[in-house]
Amino acid sequence: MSTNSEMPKTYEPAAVENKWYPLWEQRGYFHGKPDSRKKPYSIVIPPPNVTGILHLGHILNNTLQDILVRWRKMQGYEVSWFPGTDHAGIATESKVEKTLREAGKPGRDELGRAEFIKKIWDWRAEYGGTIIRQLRKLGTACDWERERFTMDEGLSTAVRKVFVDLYHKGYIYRGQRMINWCPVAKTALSDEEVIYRDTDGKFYHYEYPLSDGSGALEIATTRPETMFGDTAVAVHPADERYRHLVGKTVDLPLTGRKIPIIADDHADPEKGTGCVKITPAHDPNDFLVGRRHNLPVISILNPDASLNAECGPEFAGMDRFAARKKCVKMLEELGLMVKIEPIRHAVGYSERGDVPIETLVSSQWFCRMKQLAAPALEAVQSGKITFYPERWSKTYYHWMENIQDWCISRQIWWGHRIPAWYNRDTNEIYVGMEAPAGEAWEQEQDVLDTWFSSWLWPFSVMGWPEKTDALAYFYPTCDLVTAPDIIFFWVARMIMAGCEFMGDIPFKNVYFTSIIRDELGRKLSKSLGNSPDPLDVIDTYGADALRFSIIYIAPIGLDIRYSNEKCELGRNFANKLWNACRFRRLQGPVTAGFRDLSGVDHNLLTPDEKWIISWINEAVIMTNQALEEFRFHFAAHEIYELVWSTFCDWFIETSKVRLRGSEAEKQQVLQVLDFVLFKILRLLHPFMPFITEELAHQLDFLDENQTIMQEQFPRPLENMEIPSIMEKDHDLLDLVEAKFQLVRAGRSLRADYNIPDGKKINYFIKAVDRVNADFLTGETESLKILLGAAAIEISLEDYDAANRGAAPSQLANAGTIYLPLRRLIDIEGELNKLNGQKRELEGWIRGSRAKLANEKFLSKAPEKVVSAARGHLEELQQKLARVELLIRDLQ
RNA sequence: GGGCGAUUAGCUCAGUUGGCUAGAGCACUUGGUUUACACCCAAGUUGUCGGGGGUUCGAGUCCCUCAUCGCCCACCA
Repeated sequence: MSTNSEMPKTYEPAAVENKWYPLWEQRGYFHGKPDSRKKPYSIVIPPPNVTGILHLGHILNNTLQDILVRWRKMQGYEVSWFPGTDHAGIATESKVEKTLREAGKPGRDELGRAEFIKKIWDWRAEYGGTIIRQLRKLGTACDWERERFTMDEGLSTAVRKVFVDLYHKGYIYRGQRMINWCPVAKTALSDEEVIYRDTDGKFYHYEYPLSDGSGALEIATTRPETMFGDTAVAVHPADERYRHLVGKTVDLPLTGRKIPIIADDHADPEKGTGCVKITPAHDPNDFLVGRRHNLPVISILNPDASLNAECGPEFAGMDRFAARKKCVKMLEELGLMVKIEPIRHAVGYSERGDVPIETLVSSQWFCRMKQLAAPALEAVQSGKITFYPERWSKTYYHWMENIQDWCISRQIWWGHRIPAWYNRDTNEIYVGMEAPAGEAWEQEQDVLDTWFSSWLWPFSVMGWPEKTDALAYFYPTCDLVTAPDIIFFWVARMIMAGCEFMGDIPFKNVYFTSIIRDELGRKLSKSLGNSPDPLDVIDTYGADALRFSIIYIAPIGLDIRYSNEKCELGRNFANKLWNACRFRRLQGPVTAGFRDLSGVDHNLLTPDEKWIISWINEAVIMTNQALEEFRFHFAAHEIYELVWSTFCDWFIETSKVRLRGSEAEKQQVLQVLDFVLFKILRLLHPFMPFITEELAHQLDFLDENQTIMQEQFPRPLENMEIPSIMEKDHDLLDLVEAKFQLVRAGRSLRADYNIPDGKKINYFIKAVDRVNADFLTGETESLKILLGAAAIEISLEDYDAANRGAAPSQLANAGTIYLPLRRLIDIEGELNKLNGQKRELEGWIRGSRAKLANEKFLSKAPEKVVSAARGHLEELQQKLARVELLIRDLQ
């Protein structure tokens, strides 16, 4: 793929990204198939809503999965990442309804069930692929041949089978229960779909007159309009104030009904007046009270939460909030209102409808969860499944230990229709995979909760209930990457379903991602306009830049504060890498040693070369380890530092000496550059797939028919591979580090004296000992290029200030570096600097001595720490002596 | 009411079993047309590690407590 044309100075992502993705896909690199010689690695994507468009949450989530997938693939696993979309019942139905309405076309009610569902399928055919296409822009290595949709035939079969099995096991039942009702979608919701928001409301205190005229009971409520459903007033059995009234009745205002005063523990004598109105049809507690006392259940609401005929002609059909105002007004007019207090309380909202939900009694289908939860709870407790970060397991335990029956029926049309049939003649219920024979049977109108198909995803995507090869090979999956807000909706339920239907957990690790917020810490939302379109970001900065930036800035287990500008980090990094490779290409063609350094006699490696190879090796170890532990952020920092600082700032700069040296020197350093660069590109590939593929080809590491995706991910060097490196020659590597430190000191001197970088200058270095002196002498050329020096004198002798004139200096571990100047130096400034250093050193020495004089420290601290402290003190004392010498020279 | 998390440089955040003088990016200052890169290079500036107490030879790190902010769960009328 390499061209003869020169690489541009600036990396241009768009062309590169558009070139590679189709090639990868066409060549089948993303496809995994059962292969007994390899270990399987599988992930299922959290299926995005088919109506969805890509947002930053998807970017983070799918980048993380892509990193894992590409990393494992390069490690030699047989990998499949199962992609797909979710039919998202309520969301999709309302989206299509809205689209039709806006187009002025007939909507749901006009079309009728069959036609409306057909419209949704049409819509899905046209727009449902949007998010999937967008994911490709990000570079995700999804196994597209295995893409599924939760309403596909196979997945629908799985849903029906699960429903039927659970029904016959007695887990699924139909019954009248208090449920959550969304007045917008006009359907039941599960408890998890209700969002509680603190809302400002009013607390109304008013009176119900006793029927015998002997007074009144004061009750309090935030929802006066529910009084039409009141069927009792409760007081506590032990409440002396009201004991004599139990059994009597009150006149329920606005209705003409008389309702009994009952004694029930539910009434709390401490709260308010101790009297509580009982509305069994619209309050979960009251429902229970009603059951205990056999109270009538009067439902007062229509499906859209307007009041119904039970409330009398004046209120029938009225909106619940208008009715509330009217009730209050009428109670006031009757003189029954005692007081109205402002109150801030939690109100349940419907996630989709964005309106307060109603609780009401309704016939719905439920799934008993207690038994299903037991093995799923155990799976996490025992460590068969691990959560990252671990603390989410607490949330999981708490929910699982208190799990409630799951309301699974929905009064919408888009979804898996419940496989139950009612016999018009006999009222029998039949539950089965197919409709029973005969005319009398009519199928249940309701569909299932969307999550009733999602919870089967890890095995339904693999073909279950068929016994497929994919299922045998890829189940259970390895890792799951998802946001913590669906831990109950999805994660917990998948674990339950896996244990129940597969007899095995669905995945081994769950990584919970951060939640992305804007710079101000606000949630991203369309209405706030603070939700950047990832495709715009990709256009501006490139997919690799977006991927890398978001991983780089993502704190572990915390929310991410994102802004587009932060993508500059990734863009700049990509450009840095690009230019490092560009530099390499300008030096000549690829060498033979790029995979294994085979063209080099390892014994001839220079200290710098050993140093960079050792750092690469360190980064390889750290990256692999970090990815094992899902510490993506750490891995990204590690590689960034390696590339930018270690490789570019130091190694490339120092390599220039040898690139301009003899042919043998040049060839050797080119081999090392190739070896290091090819490792860097592979190390970085899972994070930045496009640019690494492009560069591997630009540098001719790979030919046209090869891909970096199929290259081996770097492994730590083994002893035999490069013996001279693995001697663990720490002394040598320390000398190299000390050389670089000395360079920094020298540059600092130059800056202090405002000498332009281009001006060649001379340095004098007094080495601390012979080892350093000899080493530095061997490195003179390297020092010259790094310091921009014309000449460097390295000596074991003191600088001859008397004859050569005072010179500013800096201490480093390897020695003291002097910058002799032909002009006068700022003696006073130098003395100030040195005296400051002297005081500082003296302070540390005092502290260090005190520590070493502490017997407890000597006896209790580990030997390693004590000897380190001794060494440190020695070092400080040496430095102090050197500083004192410098001061004397200046005086 | 219960649980979880956060509080470290102007900003965003690292800091894994306690152990050399607490780090990075951005921002800022100064200098730079060194044939890879100005999306760059070099040199700098910036900290009572939220407050208080405790354990320890040693605490940003462990324990207690308080404060502030955020999230989740909970039937309170």
